[in-house]
Amino acid sequence: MSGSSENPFRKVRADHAQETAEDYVEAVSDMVHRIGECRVRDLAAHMGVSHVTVSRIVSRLQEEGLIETEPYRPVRLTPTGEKLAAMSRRRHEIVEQFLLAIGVPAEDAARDTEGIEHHVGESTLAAMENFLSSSHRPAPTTPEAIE
Amino acid sequence: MSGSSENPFRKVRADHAQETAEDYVEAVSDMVHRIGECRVRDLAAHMGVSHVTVSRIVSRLQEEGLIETEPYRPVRLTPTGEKLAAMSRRRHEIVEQFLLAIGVPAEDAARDTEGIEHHVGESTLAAMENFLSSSHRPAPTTPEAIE
DNA sequence: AGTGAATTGTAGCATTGGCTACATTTGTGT
DNA sequence: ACACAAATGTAGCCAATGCTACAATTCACT
Ligand SMILES: [Mn+2]
Ligand SMILES: [Mn+2]
Ligand SMILES: [Mn+2]
Ligand SMILES: [Mn+2]
Repeated sequence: MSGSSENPFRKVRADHAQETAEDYVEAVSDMVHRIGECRVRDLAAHMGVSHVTVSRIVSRLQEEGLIETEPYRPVRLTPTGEKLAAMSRRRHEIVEQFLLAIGVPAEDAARDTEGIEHHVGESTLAAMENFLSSSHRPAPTTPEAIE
Repeated sequence: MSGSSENPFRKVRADHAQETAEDYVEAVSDMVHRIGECRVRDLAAHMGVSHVTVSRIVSRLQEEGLIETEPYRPVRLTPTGEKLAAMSRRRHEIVEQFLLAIGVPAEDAARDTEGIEHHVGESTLAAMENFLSSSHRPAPTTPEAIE
């Protein structure tokens, strides 16, 4: 009842079908918050694809109710898109911090996170969060040092 | 010079382009070792797709030199395919053991590993291996206990 | 206002990997 | 041997996502 399917490969394919949406809304959200707006060309540069690919994907995401835009205008997120972006960003950050915490170099952690994040389920995310909060303080802090 | 590209998303797409090959040769290798041969129907059941999809993918992997087969006959691996299978299985096992080690329930670990494995680079794999060998002994062992 | 560069959209093509329906081959069992 | 069931292949469809080439629009600057 929790996974989308009994077969692991079906789940992976379902994750991949969601992947583009997650990366795009996360990128739109970040750009809007950082530079005020998000243009097709910004997304193309960010994703490393042509503007044509972005344009078509934006259309699809608009049909799916995640994005709003008019021709030749910037791209914005719908409330639904914002929610997906918030979820994606949170998961992305947890995964990346986790990889850093186990000693993966920053550049490699950033790279691997971009793919790994979409396959991290609830249980795995919880395990990563738990690991992070456990190994949060290096050594000097003890429970008694709070007060 | 280590990653396939500067842009993380390009790397993810490159990983996805390799993903089918890795999962299929790993499956072929396992089946050959377990039940003596690997048929198209076995792969179809394992991957959760129709035999048609398997048949086309097997053709492509044969053109790529990973698989050998004749019409209506079982599927075998070429030496190149065996090497890729060995690499994939090793990485798969490390990732899965790692998820189990950080407390992910077995079923979820198996599921998430199927997707995550393809995005785990050298550094991340090394960090996971290191974590596994470090946290190998539950608690009683301390550095001084070696001698 | 007009012009030219930048941006975005459209047309058309390729690849991958899903599918159903149907054809062919294999092989089992009588 | 033959007939039928299982396995595999083929034809033809679809969706997603990559691309180049070209058309349309916007925008900044004179
Ligand atoms: Mn992300
Ligand atoms: Mn991503
Ligand atoms: Mn896999
Ligand atoms: Mn993936």
